[in-house]
Amino acid sequence: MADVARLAGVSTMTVSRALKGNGAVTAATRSKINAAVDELGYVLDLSAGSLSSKRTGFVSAILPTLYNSNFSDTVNGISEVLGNGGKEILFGYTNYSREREEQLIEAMLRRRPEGIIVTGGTHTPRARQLLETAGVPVVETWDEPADPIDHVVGFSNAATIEDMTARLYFRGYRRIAFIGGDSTDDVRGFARRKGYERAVEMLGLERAHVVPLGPPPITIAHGGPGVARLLQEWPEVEAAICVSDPCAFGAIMECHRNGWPVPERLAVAGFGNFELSRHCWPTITTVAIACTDIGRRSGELILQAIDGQKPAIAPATKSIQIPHSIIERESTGEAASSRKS
Amino acid sequence: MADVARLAGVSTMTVSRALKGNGAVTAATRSKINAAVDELGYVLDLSAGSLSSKRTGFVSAILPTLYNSNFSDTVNGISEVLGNGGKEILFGYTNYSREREEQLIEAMLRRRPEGIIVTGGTHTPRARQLLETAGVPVVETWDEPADPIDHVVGFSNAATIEDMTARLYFRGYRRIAFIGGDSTDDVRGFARRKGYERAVEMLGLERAHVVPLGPPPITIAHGGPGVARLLQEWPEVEAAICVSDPCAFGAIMECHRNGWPVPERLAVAGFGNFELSRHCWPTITTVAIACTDIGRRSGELILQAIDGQKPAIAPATKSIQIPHSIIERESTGEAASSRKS
DNA sequence: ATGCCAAATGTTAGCGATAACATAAATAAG
DNA sequence: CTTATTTATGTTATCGCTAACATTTGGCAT
Repeated sequence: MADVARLAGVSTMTVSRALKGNGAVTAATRSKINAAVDELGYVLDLSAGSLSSKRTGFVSAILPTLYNSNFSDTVNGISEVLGNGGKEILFGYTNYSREREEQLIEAMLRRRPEGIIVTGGTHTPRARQLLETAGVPVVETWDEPADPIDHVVGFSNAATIEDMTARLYFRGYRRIAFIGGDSTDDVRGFARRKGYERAVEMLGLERAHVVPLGPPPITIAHGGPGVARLLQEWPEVEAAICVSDPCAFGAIMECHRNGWPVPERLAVAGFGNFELSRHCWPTITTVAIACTDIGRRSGELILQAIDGQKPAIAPATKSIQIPHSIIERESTGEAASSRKS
Repeated sequence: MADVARLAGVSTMTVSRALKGNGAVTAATRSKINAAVDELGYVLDLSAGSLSSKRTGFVSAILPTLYNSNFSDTVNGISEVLGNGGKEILFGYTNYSREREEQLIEAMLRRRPEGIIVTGGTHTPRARQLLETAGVPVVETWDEPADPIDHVVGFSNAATIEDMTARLYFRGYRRIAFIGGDSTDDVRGFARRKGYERAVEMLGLERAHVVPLGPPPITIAHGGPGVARLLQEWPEVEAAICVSDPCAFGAIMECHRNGWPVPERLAVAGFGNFELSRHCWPTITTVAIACTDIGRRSGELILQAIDGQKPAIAPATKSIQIPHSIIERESTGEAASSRKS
C-alpha cells in the first residue's frame, strides 16, 4: 500500500480510504490512486486491515453436510444476505458429528468471526460454552431448541411430521408407518419420528411402526431396504412417511422394482421438497420448508445484531419461526392434476 | 495472549509456541499455559498470527455450484487433504458465471490465500491475470485447459462422451442423440457435446442430433422437456446421451410418464455417476469420474507447491490426469445383473 | 480580501501475534 | 567438574493496515 501511496503521491491513509469507498476522497485523487493500483497490480490485504479495525468481515456458518439441497438452500440464503451486507462466509461441515462441530467452532473462533450460524440446538457442552462466550451473535437454525444460546431461526421438525400423518389420516390412510430416524445422533430425524408417534397416538391409530435406519445421513440408498423391511414386518401397511425425500425416493424405486404400485399398494411421503420429488414418477408428497428463508433470516439477524452492538440501534429479534406446508402429490394418491406444483 | 502469559508466568512468545505445538516447550510450562488458557477462555487469534507469519493458513476453492454432488465430492476431497495439511478452505460458488468468478477471485486474494483451486480453464482476462500474478500456486480442475495457468487436475470432458457414444454404438445403437450443452457458457457441457459430435463423425453415423437446453445449470427439470423435444424432432432415435445424470433422470421420468419404455423405446445415458443413477429405476448408464480424487490431488498439489517454494523440495507436478470409466446399467439395456454397481 | 466552516488529506500509534535473534537453563561430553 | 552443546525461554522489532486525531485545503459568505 505504501508503494501505491508513493506512486499516487498521497499518504497510505488516503489510499486506504479510497479503497474502502467510505471515507471522503476527491474524485481526482481517487482516480490517481486507482491508476496506481492498476499499474502495480495491488490487492488490498484484509487480514492486516481486520487486525487494525477489529472487524474481520467474516461470519461462520456450520452445517451438517454438503450433500443435501435443503442445506444448500440455506447456505444460499445466508450468502445472499451476508454478501450484500459486505460479509464473507466461512463454511464448515460436520458430517452430523457433534465432536466435529465442536472442533469446527473452535477453529472458526480463531478467525474471529463477527457472527456464527449453527445448525440445530444440540451441541457438546464445550461447544455450547464456546458459543456462549464468543462475544458475537449466534443463530441456531433448523430446530427449536428448548434452551437457545442466543437467536433462533427454525421450526418444529416434530410438528411437520405430525401434520403429515394427520393429512394422510384425512386422506383415509389408517395403517401408517415411519421410515428413518432411530438414533439420537439424528436430532432432526428423531424429532420427526416423535411427531409421527405423537400423531398416531392423538389420532387413535391402532399401531405405530417405525423402521429405523441408523445414524445420518439417510440417503437414497436407505430407502429401498427400508421399505422392503417395512412390508415384510407389517404387510398390512398402507402408507409410509420417510424421514426425507431422498429416502422416500429410494423406497419408491424399490417398489417399482418389485412391482408394488405406488400409491395403490403403498403410499409414500417424504420431507424437504427436493427437486427430485417434483420430477420423479410418481411425484412425491412432501413437507416443504422455506430453507432459503432460514438462511436469509439468519443472515439478517446476524447483520442486525452486529449493528445492534452500537446502542442507538434496536436489538435484533431473538427468534424467528419458519412456516412449513404439506405438498400432496401422486405418491399419496393425489390426481395427476396436482403435479404442477 | 498477554493475559495468558502473565497468568502462566511466562512470556507471550512461550505461549505462542505452546499453542502452536511446534516450538520446544517443557511439559510443565505447557500445562501451566493450558491451565491459564482454560481459565481465561482464551482463543488464539489467527488473523494476527498470519499477519506476522505471512502465512494465512487459507486456501481458496472456487466451484460452480453447491447443487451438484460431483462438485461436492471434489470439495470433500479438497477438505480432506488440506484439513490434514493444516489449512482451512475458503469456498466460493460462481453459479456458472465467469464474471462472478472474477469477483470471487479478487475477493479471495484480499484474504491472501496460500493457494487457489478453480474449476475449469476458462476465465475472464482479468481473472486470469489475477491468478497469474497472485504469486501462489493455482490449480485448474475438471478440464484440460489448452493453456494452463499453473497446475491442472482434470480430464477431457469430450473424451468421456466420445467413449460413451462408442460404447452405445458397440451395443448396437446407431441413432444416437445428445441432450444439453448448447452454449459456450457451459464449458464442460459444450465439450461433452463436441465429444459426441466427434464420435458420430468417426463412427460414420448418418445423423448427429443435439437438443440444446440453454445455459447451465442443467437440472432434473430440463430432462423431461429435452427428451420430449428429441422424440418429436427425431422419432427414429434409439438412444440419448444426456449432459449429466440429473438430466438423464428427468428424461427417464418423462418417458415413464408417457409410457415410453426405457431402454426399449429409448436408451438413456448420463454423466457423473450420481447416487440417483445407481438407485433409480431403471438404473442409469453413466460416465464415472473420480470426483473426490480431483479434490484430493488438487489439495496435494497445493500443499506440495507451498512446500516447494522452499528450494530444497522438489517442485510439484504440473498436471494430473483423472481417469474416467463407463458404467453400463439398465437404462441402456444391460441385464438386471449389472445393477450391482 | 478576510475569515469561517466543512471536506480532504496527513500523522502517529497500535491491533495481536510471530520471526529472528539473544540469553538462560539443562544436558552431554571429556 | 568443567566446557561444549543442545534445549527452553525471553526480547525486540515488525507484519500491513486503519482509528483517532491533527492539519491543510477549498469554497463560500461577508
